Amino acid sequence: MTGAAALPPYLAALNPEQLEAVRHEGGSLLILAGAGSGKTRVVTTKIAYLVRERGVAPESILAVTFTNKAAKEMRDRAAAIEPRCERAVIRTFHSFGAWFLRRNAQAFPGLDPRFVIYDDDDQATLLHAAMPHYARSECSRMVQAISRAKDYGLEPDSPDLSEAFADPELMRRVYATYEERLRRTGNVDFGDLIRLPARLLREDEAVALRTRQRFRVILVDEYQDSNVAQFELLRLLAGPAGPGAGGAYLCVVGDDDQSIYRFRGAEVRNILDFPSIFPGTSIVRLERNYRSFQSILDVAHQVVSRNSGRLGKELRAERAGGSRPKLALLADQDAEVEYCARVCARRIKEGGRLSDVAILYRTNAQSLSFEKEFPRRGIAYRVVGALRFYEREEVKDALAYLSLLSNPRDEVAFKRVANKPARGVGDASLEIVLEAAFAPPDPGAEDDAAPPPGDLLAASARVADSLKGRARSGLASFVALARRLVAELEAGSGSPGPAAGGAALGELVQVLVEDSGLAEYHRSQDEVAGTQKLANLDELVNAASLYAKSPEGLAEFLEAVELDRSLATAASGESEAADAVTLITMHNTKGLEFPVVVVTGLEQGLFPREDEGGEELEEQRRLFYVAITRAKDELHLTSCTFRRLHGRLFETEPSRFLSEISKDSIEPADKVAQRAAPGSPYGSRPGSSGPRPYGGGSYGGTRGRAAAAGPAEDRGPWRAGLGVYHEDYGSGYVLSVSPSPSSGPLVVVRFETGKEARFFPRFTTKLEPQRG
DNA sequence: CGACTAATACTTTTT
DNA sequence: GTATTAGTCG
Repeated sequence: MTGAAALPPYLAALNPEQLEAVRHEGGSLLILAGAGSGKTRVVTTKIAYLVRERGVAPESILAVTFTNKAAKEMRDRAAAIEPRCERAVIRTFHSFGAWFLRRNAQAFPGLDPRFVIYDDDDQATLLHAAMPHYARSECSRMVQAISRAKDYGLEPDSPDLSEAFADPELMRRVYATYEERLRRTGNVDFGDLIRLPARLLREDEAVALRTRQRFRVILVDEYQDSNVAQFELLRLLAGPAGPGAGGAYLCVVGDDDQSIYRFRGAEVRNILDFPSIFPGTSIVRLERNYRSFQSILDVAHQVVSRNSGRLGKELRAERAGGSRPKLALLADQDAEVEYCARVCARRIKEGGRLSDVAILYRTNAQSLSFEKEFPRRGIAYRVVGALRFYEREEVKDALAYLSLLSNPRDEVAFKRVANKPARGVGDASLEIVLEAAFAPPDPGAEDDAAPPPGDLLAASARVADSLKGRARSGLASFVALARRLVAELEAGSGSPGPAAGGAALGELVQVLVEDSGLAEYHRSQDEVAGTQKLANLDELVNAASLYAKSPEGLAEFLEAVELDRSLATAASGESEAADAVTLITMHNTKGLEFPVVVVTGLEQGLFPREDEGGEELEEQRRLFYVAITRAKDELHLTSCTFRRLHGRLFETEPSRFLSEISKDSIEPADKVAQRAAPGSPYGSRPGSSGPRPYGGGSYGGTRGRAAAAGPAEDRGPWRAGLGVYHEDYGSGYVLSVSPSPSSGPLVVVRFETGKEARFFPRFTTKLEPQRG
């Protein structure tokens, strides 16, 4: 019908599959978008196309993503094509849930429309308060299980709970207790942001109808990362499925090969089963890759095609050329650091920049060896996402003060700051306040004067006089401070905010930090420990300065902070422009790309962590796939024979993922074939690389399999009479060596000091054979 | 009540 | 090795 020549430029720029996806209408659409296939472009173009060409009202479009960054990018790019797209609702799943919940808060008894969102830490604190006989760490674990249950849309009374948890009765009890306690605070957790809106849509026909009338088009990005609860919410939002049934037009975009959040409840089945759950679904595959050389995609494909239950898809590179990825088999972490440094140096020599290079690892702890060594070599680096700003102690303290101002029922916040910095109010006093706040109303008392139940500030004021000594004065001063801040906040009610010349919330935060004593407390802590806590508090003041000094401004700020943890990274001094190598976990690289990528730590027990097959292994393979497909020009893989972990040294086997790559699609890195593990297809062990304490076996941690007594022990350097040096005890010599079945040799040492001690060299790095 | 020491754990983490 | 937390002592 319409000739290509008639297409407006923003559509003409698309390839045929992309165009098909953009113009599709009718039943549901599943876009299977491979890495680097222009997925974001398709989604944003589709939004613009609907508004501009199909007469769809932007307000009736709902687009959900998983990260704020993705939401922002989607909005900006759609609006760049068609400005009216600015009015579409483009949010993360959770931010949509919060938005929906605040407008319908009255439907949930006890829910405060100004609720704050509890994170894992707050959740654990809350549960610990409710069930103090469980250790705090136990509470963390249980709360995690509760969050998983919520991800799967399970309620405390769901029969399915029995299938999902080892001890369903315990789970049921804990979950119910937690829920009750959480409802009492008026706050929610992340799971509630999905679960509660879904419940309302299911149970309230009028709300469901109204919502479905509003959103006629629903788009979901990174659909492979959705969990069961999110799927349920989506289905309720869309309404009756199928053409002509009156439901919304549903378009989901994702890549089953990039599903890497199973451990948080993401359910690959959502994308795998989408076509059968929504009959009449069209599928469009985007398999043209605009990012990487084919040589890189070949490796990616070899790896991921071993997984079962894929929808099937093979990327083809649009960029011709490129050399084969390099495999570096290295002795240990030091060699790995050295190798990465050389990769950087070569990139620079070839006219590139440090920021072209990304070093990827599975666990955050692995960044340490790079962080230690790079400064010495003059290599600038930035670590992505390691210490999260808003989870730092001092920041959480200040935020807890703010939460309490916003919602005086916030038990977790209250407990956190009522005595911080120390003002003599101990746990006993806090319990008295809690008791008073939630005690059933005393029938004898004057009912009218009684404050609403659960107001912890009011309760504090009531009981302060009955306490004595420091507890009394401390609690009183805490209440006075909180009251003063609340008053100051309310004085700014309806204030236009800093953008319009009104007062900024930052002022209030500054006063809070100073007057609460947090500033003074951390000033001295900084001096002792050399930390940056005060600077972090300044940063928080800074971030708050964008919001109005009013109750509404505070609520907005808190929600922004809770739902967008990346907020502070942008605000803090770290400039994106700085030319530095990126150190990053593989998970954090999703959606990113780099000219040069080094995937490190390809060792059994580290990556993959476990090799027992099944979903877990497949997920790690997908993670490897994600890591590989970040590379545009150059890909390097490294694997170490020895790795230090938890302060111990382990001998490792090369990752099975390496054996899943055909030999001719990868080449050994220049003169670094130092790794040689027995039985490895990558060469045989060269001459001994010098004596050092080590033991055989895998990273097993404490309850790992008993490490097999490998040849490593037999060739160990330990023998009677050997001179040794110990980091703490100094020089000595070996008195005797005795074999042990599971822990490697036991060495008895006599030191110059006369001290005699026993060591399992496998478990210590402090003991070394004497040098020289 | 709070500061110290000892025990314990320790993937990944968009929200 | 490092961080956090539980428990003990003053």
